[in-house]
Amino acid sequence: MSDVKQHKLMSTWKFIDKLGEDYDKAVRFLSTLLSIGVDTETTGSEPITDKVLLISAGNTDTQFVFDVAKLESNLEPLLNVLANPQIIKIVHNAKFDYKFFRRSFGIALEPVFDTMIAEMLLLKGRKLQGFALDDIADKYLGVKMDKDIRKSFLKMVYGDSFTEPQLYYSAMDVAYLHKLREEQMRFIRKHGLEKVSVIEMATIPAIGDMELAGMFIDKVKWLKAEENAKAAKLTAMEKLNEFFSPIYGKDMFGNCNINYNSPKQLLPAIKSVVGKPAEGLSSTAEAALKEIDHPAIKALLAYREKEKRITTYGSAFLEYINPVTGRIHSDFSQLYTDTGRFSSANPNLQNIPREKVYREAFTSGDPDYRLITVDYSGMELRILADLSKEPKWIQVFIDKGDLHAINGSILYGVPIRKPGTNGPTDPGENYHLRQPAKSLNFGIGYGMGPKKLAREANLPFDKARELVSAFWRNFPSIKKFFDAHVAKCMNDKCVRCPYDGRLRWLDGFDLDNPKEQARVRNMCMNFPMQAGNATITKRALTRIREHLMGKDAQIVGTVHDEIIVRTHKDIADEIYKIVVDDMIGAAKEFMFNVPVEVEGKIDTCWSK
DNA sequence: GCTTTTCCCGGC
DNA sequence: AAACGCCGGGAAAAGC
Repeated sequence: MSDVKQHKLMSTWKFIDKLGEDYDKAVRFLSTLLSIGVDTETTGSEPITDKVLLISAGNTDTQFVFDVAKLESNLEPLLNVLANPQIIKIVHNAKFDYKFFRRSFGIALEPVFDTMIAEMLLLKGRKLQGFALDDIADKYLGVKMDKDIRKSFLKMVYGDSFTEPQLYYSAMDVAYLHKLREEQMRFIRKHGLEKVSVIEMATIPAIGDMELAGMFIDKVKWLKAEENAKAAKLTAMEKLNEFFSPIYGKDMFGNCNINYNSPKQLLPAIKSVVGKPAEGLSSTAEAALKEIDHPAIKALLAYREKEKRITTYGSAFLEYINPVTGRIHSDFSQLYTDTGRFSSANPNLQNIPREKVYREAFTSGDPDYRLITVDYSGMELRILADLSKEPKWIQVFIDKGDLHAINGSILYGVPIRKPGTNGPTDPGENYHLRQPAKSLNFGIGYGMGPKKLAREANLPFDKARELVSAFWRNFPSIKKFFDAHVAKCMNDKCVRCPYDGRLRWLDGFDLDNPKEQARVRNMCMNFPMQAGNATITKRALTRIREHLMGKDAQIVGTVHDEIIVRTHKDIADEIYKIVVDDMIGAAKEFMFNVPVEVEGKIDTCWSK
């Protein structure tokens, strides 16, 4: 037993590498704790291929470091304690350890309190990095931790023996977790983040399971899409050459001397090819180019689309397939964004093209299995109706009406009806007015002004201005809600979602700058809808995971307001009902004024 | 030569 | 491109 003076605390730690009295005592001690600090040292960061070398567990006073290879088949007593749902596991970056415990030992490390997630929650809007354990140990406890030692494990293989410093620092990795949690909880309470904190912590195991499950991708279908994109790109390029080669010449391979991927080269080139209509062009972005009606521009936009398909969604994407599972395991971050939405990376599964061929390439991977895709319909607008209690909107949702058409008829003062509503010969009425109303409904929630609406809906500026003012006039509850909400945000220097208190700090903005002030105002208006939707989806994921336990079904993906579950075909109907009920149930935890609806499908592939 | 930033575009 | 919110990624350009 090594005694170490640590910041006025007497802390003892012990290395356990064999069966016997010490091991028994350690397990017995841990089993008496209400919360256990837990950490693992692993051979790398991949839970599917890397191995756990050490498990550290303990509290402020006492820590144990278990040698996994030495204990091997005798880990069960320890794992039983760690899997005990009555004991909270305090972990820094718990998703990482959760996945290793799940994959290597078959246990679910839950419930967890994650000191990294807690810190991110507290600092949303203030910073995006600096959440490592040594950062916060220094910040809250003034403890300097030596993190270089962690790298030394990466060179190791399973079964190697450890140095004294390696073991000591592994023990220290769990010694501060209880104190950190206490300190963070003081601030969580101070800022009213108790509720959202519980939601975030409970979501962690669901995300861990989801990442481990992964998504199967049909390589043949995917590559077929790439081949088509390559052919279309060539066609677009030939068309581009017709316009640009006469001016810029060709290289020895017959390609134009212009790099069509280079905005810097393109901007002046477009001006000389297109002439007058492109005179004031200041960017080659799609939004700017769309204003110009010219065959060269059409060819360029087609080229760009195909280039994107090939570079981002082409064969390189398949390199993410894990050789062991044959599936793609994206990294989902539940708290990187300022609004609480998930981000997804390596690869990003949240921006796969909507085009059918791309979604259809994601399959269940087995003829006996299905993918269930369910999404909330019109969720952000429902949240706005719920929060503002706007009676006209609420009535539309209760009646299952068409919000865009009905709002359109209110704003324009004329009826709007879809052709064919009253029988096959019904020509409809003013149906073209639905689109601008839809743009306005969506845009208003993040501060769209008349200028943008005019562009978006192809309206004269005066008409757009009229529409915007008609919106505020006709839906006064929404105006009242936003006005009060924005005023409070500006006063508090933070924005919150009323559902769970989720917070985004707004300090650090120059509010004397009108542009920046407008941006902050828009962020305030948009936040409750985005954050509310994110929270509801997280609750849905947590509920679904619980109800799928022990069944042949797993969550495999989520895209903001959408959840994808893989399951055996024989129980697909049953699982579908669980997913739908949990999604609606999750929304009902927060929304009391507006009914919620979901749309879903059971298919062999990811579908919309 | 390597890394960071900018521009652009895919999603909700 | 923007007086429209939130992301991640690829290629080019810029910076070191």
